[in-house]
Amino acid sequence: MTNTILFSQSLRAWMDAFMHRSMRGWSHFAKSTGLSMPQFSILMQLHHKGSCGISEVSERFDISAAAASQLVEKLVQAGYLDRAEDPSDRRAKLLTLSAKGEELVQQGTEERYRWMDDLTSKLSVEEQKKVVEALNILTKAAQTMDAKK
Amino acid sequence: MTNTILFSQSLRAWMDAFMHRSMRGWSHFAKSTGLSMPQFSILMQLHHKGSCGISEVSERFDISAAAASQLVEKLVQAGYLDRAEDPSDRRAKLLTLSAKGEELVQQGTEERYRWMDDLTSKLSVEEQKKVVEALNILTKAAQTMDAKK
DNA sequence: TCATATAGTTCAGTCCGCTTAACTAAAAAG
DNA sequence: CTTTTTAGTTAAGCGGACTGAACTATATGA
Repeated sequence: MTNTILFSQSLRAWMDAFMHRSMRGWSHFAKSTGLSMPQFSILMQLHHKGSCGISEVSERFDISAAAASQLVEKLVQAGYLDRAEDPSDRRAKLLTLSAKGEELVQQGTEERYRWMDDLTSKLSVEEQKKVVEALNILTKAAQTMDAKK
Repeated sequence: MTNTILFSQSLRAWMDAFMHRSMRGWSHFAKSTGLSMPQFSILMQLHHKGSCGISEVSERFDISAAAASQLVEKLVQAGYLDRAEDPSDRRAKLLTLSAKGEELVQQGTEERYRWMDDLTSKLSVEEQKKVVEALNILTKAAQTMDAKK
């Protein structure tokens, strides 16, 4: 078996284990806040990719502009999002996470990743070192791929 | 900064990058099959955890037994699930993925993890070795945690 | 300047997931 | 053997996400 195939297998095995835990924590948290998954997803997107307009939300989630507008409206009403006029194009809106929105995303991240702290405690210092090195390699490679796209 | 904190940060940075990609691929694939996310999630659960009854689905997803029954009904109608009587308890049903269901899950997994193959190609052989070792450490630790729970 | 394209909103209507409540059937408990 | 608990189904109804269509307002281009 070649190294590359071995690599792929290890990566997938880990992803499977991770996905399971993370997904459950994620939807559970969204539910506990009273937000729907689509609503929560929009907050996450905004957190990761920064401000954008309605049309970009519509593209990112592959929904109509009408749907995006309606979802955003609810998030604005709930105080998680600020919707301002884009100074460079008065038709467009600039959506940004409010402080309340940022806090929510932060909280959700904590919730979702809490089990990783438990996992950390199961590893020896030496194991942790190896893992850190490897994850940094992966993260960097992922970023390179994103940039090139 | 202690090693443990460093570890946690690396893990989270990687998870963030990973979650983004994986989630999008996942919901995109579910949509393309005509299945809703809840429906697709049930197939995934069944694939990972094996056969179970309605009540277990209801517990796993934190929904009422009625909701579980209705979702399962649709999946049975669509041919993704087999619903048989449990021989050891004639009240209960045994839900199992059909061949069609297995194939779908397989396909979805491929779809979701395709980008990882691209990622693989960005790494040197030496880097891949390091990553494999680290991921195996993590996967094993995660399994240990699952077992103890 | 007039025509067309783009950003977003609003509305009516559909579909889906979910819940509660009422029900059937089988198992467990007394 | 009767009572109670458990597994699942069905039906009515609510609420949210989504779409297409009609509309306003701004930008772009001939």
